[in-house]
Order: sequence, then C-alpha cells, then structure tokens
Amino acid sequence: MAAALELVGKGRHFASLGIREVTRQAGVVPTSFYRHFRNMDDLGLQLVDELGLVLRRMMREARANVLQADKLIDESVGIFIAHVLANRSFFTFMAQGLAGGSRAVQEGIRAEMRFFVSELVNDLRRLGLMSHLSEADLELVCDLVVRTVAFSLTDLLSVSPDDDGQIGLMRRRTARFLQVIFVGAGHWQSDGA
Amino acid sequence: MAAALELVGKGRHFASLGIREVTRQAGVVPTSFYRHFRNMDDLGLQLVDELGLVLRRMMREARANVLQADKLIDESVGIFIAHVLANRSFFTFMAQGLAGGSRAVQEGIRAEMRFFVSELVNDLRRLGLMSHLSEADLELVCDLVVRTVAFSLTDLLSVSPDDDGQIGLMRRRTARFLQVIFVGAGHWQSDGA
DNA sequence: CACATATGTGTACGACTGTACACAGCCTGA
DNA sequence: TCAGGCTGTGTACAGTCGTACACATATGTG
Repeated sequence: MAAALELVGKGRHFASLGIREVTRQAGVVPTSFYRHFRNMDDLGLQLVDELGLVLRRMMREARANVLQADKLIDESVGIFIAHVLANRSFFTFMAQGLAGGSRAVQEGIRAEMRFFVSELVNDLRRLGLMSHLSEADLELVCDLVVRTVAFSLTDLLSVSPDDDGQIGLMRRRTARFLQVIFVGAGHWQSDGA
Repeated sequence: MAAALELVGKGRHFASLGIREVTRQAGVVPTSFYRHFRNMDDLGLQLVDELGLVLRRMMREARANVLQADKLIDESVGIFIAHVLANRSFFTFMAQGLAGGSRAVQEGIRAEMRFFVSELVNDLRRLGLMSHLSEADLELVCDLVVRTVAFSLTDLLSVSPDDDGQIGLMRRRTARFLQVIFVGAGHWQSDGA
C-alpha cells in the first residue's frame, strides 16, 4: 500500500498502476502481491480505509484547535492545508478517486465525505452556529463547504509543495470561498432566499 | 478520439487506456494511431480542445435561454445537466482529468474552467447583477460557482443516466448550492463579511 | 519441541503492450 | 495524368503484464 501511494505521489494515476509495478516499488516479487490483495481494486479499497483514518486525525486536530468561532474558517483551512502537505500522496489518491477509479473506490471516498459532512453539522450545532437553519439546510451548507474544500485539493496538489507563495494564496482563496458560503448561510431563509 | 471517449464512457479511466486498446475500439490497426497522435497524452490534449467546444456550445445555449434574472440559477443548472447527459463521455473525461491524467491535460481543463469563470463574470455584469461587488470579489464568486457545478459532475456521472429521480434531486441540490452562494455574494462587503 | 500460519521467492506461460518498418490505396493540385 | 501527401495495413520484436504453482523461511502457539 505504501508503494502504491509512493507511485501516486510521483504523479502516476492509481488507475494506471499494475501489480508488477507496485510490487517492484515495494521491493518484493510480484506473486507476493496476492498474499495481501486480491487485485488492484482491493488494494484501492484498503487505501480508502486508511484515508479514512487520515481524515479522522485531521478532524480531531481541527476540533482541538478551533476554540473561538471567529477564527473557525481560517484555522480549519490552515489545518486542512497542513494535513494535505503532510500526506500529499494520500490526498492525491483521494482526489483521483473522486472522479475516476473503480466504482467501489469512488463510493468509498464519497462515503468518507458524507461522514465528514455529518461531523461538520454536529460541530456547528455544538458551537451554536447557524442555529437558525433547519437540519436539512444545515446539512446542505456543510455539504457545500466540504465540496469546496475538496475541490481546492486539486489546486493545492497541482503546485509544488514548497511554493509557500502559491499555497498561501490558495489558503486565502479557499477561506474566502467559505466566507461567502457562511454569509449566504447566515442570511438563508431570513431574507427570502 | 471517439473510440477513446467510448471507452471512458464505459467506465474505463483515461489514464489506463493503451494505444492498442483505443485502436481496437476504433476498428483500426494499432500503427494507424501514430498517423494522428504522438502518444496517449497527445490524444488527451486534443480531447481537451474538443471539450472546449462542447463547453462553449453549452454557454451559448445558456445565454440564449436565460433571459430574466430570477430564473437564472434553475435554468442554468438545467441546461448544464442536459448537456452532461447528452455528452456523458466528454464530461466523464473532464471529471477524470480534473484530478488525474497528465499534467498537460489537467492544466488544459483548468484553463477551460478559468475561461468559463471569466465569461460568467461578464454575463453577470451584463445582466446588472452583483454590481456591488468589486471585480476581484465577483471573480471569486464566479469561481466558486463554477467549482460547485463542476463538483456536482462527479455526483451526476455516478448515477444511471435514466434515473430521472436521482437526477432531479441533484438538479435541485446543485441549484440550492448556488442560491446559498449568491445570497452570500449579495450580502458580501455590505454586512461586515 | 513440533506444527500451523503468514509471508516472501523462483520459475514459467501465454497474452498483451508500444513501436519500427515497408507497403498499398485514396485524394488533391498541377 | 501523374506526383505527393494522408491514411490505413501487415508483419515483426522485445518487453511487460497478470497469474499459477511449488517451494522456502519466519513467526507464534500448542
């Protein structure tokens, strides 16, 4: 699994990886592959599971660091970007799987995102934010937030990891996206939307 | 190119296609491939160019049909969905390329999206909408709109093309996303955001 | 200790891959 | 009419692919 991630991190697309290629990168003979996975799709699914762990760690850190509501957006985006940079290959795999890969991998990643949305709903409720929104509307807004952040993945991954200038730019831009969304959510249902 | 699109439409990922596979689908001998393309990346780039045409046609239709501003969102989302359904493979290719594929294909698709954003900026200005926003802020909002619609591609493409129920659901959900964004944009800078 | 289980190795095979080369038919402009 | 450029064909080759099978080694449990 680590070997597959390394290849993905080197710019290869997961869908184009072969068993021999992965085992070669892992420094292991091809037939060893079958000791752990039935095929490449199976490997992909297990990567999705590990991706879930990465995302949960990120969520935990965000919850621990976001104390006051006014810095919520900037702090969260910062933590997100830090985790993306620290787990570049994992997030590259996620971005790839969102639109491509096997049906199962795609569904797995989508499920992780749904979970993320539901957690975000809970957190906002807990912080007493957006309390004027119905459950359904809050869920809608959180979904939009998660999508927006997820999409910024593709921007973030397309720049060199040490181009701090570009990264800072994206951090600010993503934060502004979220501000627009939250302003919209703040006025939702109260002004004829 | 049509053959490659067909394979993509059948669920294959573009990055995993080979020359022989594509020529086989095209009903042509492998060596014929080189008469038209230097390699698969080259084919991908030409597909991006054609994708640009598809997107422009869609824009033209949207401009022709969106007359009054109050139906702007619903009409536009409807036209978008109709074009996605009519050119499923093209949009699948686009979704795949957004996060994967060769660097060049990815950059090409991103460029198409930037173009789309700039056109949307012009259209909103022309319609006299969001005139309270600075140029930069309007561009920000339009970018967010385009991203949101683009992301809904992945949802849309993951359901069967004739599941009208699911598609209607996504149409409404995407429209609501845009409403939240536009409400946010409407109150931008005017209420301390 | 012995034994089962997990992991890795080596060899093998047939299928498929990208690509090179020489050749054949078609269309177009002079 | 004929020369030149496109496009497609056929053959060929070396390299890679997925996978099957028998075998080796380590690890932990009775």
